[in-house]
Amino acid sequence: MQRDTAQRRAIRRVFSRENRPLTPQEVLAGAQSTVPQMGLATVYRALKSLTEGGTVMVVDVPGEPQRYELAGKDHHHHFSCRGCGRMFEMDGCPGDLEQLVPTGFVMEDHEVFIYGRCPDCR
Amino acid sequence: MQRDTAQRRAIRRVFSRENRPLTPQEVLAGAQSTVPQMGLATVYRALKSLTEGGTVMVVDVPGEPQRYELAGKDHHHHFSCRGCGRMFEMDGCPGDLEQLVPTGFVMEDHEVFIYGRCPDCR
DNA sequence: CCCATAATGATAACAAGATCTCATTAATGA
DNA sequence: TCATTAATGAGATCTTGTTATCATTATGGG
Repeated sequence: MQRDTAQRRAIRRVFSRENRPLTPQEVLAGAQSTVPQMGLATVYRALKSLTEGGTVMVVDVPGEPQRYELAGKDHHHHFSCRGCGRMFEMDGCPGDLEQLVPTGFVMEDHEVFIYGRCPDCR
Repeated sequence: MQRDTAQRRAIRRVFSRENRPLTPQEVLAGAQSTVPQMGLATVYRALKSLTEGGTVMVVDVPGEPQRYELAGKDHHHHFSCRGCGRMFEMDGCPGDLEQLVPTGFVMEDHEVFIYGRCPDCR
């Protein structure tokens, strides 16, 4: 059976506290404020089981390692801050993307990334 | 000085023939139809000098290696085919992305990726 | 046509991110 | 409380993409 360890509690806590897509390194750094000696392998193991269990989802980002965010949210997109490198969630959707799709192509999905400065880095 | 070799001619030719963002592997495969014994290192060297010379640009894609496309085009976005894995260019822009940006954030740039099926893979 | 040297091809070396190994620790059912 | 065994931490290992090495080839100015 799955055991409830201090490490996994700390990792789950980081996700609900931050509520944005996190890299494994960010998860580690956040969780180490509770369990200072935590190792990166523990983070990867937890991310794997959280992903398989449907608690978190993978977010693929252009030119960066994968991030992970809490699953079950409404459709949304992401904002990447060029100051601190953090990624944030943005509610909503531009809609009307069908106009971009050339004749003969079929759209199944889309992603939007906005780059700029977060409030802390302006 | 820079020499004009059969390999570099073939690589430049692949870009104008395909007119879409290519991975180094795709560039190699395309160029090998002209210069069959071409090596991957030659492709990377050519991509580096073409990028530095402003002829091609890097395209960062979510969850994939970098691609390269001809520079100097109008603002556009990309379509990724789930059938063949090729990436295509789409003219235009959804506009009105400012509405997505939460208060306090400053937008500097954006990227849109559409996923689906290309005409060949429908 | 020559020759200096830029470019090439094959492969080794690197880099970064992710996974595996294994001895040790600790959560949980009995 | 105890014993089983899942989970952990540290670091080795693997993977994928990219760059470096080096002997050989071949471009292009003189």
